[in-house]
Amino acid sequence: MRYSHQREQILEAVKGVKTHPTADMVYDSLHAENPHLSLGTVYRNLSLLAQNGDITPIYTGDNKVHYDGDTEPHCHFVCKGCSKIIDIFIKPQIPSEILDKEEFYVEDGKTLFYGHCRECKTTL
Amino acid sequence: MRYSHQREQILEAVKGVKTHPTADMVYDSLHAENPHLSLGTVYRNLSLLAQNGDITPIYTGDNKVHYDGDTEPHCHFVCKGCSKIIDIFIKPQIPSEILDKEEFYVEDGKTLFYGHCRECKTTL
DNA sequence: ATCAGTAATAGTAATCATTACTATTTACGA
DNA sequence: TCGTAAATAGTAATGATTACTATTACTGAT
Repeated sequence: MRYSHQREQILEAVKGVKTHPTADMVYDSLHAENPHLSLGTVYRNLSLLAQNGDITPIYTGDNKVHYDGDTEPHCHFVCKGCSKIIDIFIKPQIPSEILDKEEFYVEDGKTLFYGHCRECKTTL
Repeated sequence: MRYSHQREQILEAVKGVKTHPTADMVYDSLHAENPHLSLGTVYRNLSLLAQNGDITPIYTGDNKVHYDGDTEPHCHFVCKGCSKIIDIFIKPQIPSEILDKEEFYVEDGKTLFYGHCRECKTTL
């Protein structure tokens, strides 16, 4: 994979933030410093970076892929009110009984917790 | 919520199967017995049934919502090769240290394991 | 059992996230 | 510096899902 300034910017935009942004959030955040950046470039690079293990995709069910710049395995909390994603620095455990299975071979795991954040809980 | 024959059919189509179907899989499976069924009706009812707690949505990252007719909390395995979803009847655990947090209130959890199923492993 | 009112459906159009396409630009090894 | 292949910009296309509207069908009251 050849170096590109855009990919560098996109990687930094995800790594430099704790908000788990989507493609268009990354696009918006970079548009000021690079007005010619293309949305397609953002999508393609987020996908490449994820494949490469530099960032981690999160599928919350809001029909948009979010990315986490922290690739250390950990869980996430998703607020059903405001859709905010919060890191939970607990490593997802893979139960040993399923590691021994012949039916499938587990390589990694993702755990999401759903609920309401403090702000949304009080507004209920 | 008023009774409708279509909703009944759709619920049965999800509950009667272990394949975790998407909206258009449900649509296809019902089209023979009801040629006038509308895809929009399938989408609307799957969404309603999920809200109602009769079925559970699964977000694997394949850009389609899958549904599980078994609402007993359990994990899933997703094959990176063939995208098949397999039930793992282990209840996702919510660590007590995050139940005590003031920052957010966890209501439920979803755990997905990723890897390769036996068939896809051998074809690698 | 009929009727009125309202929720649900069918069929189609619109939306939104993402991917594909192509001409142009850029990284980088010879 | 040059040539080549990879990457980008800009735009068009795709695919899943939602919205819209006229028609149909539950259901509670007469």
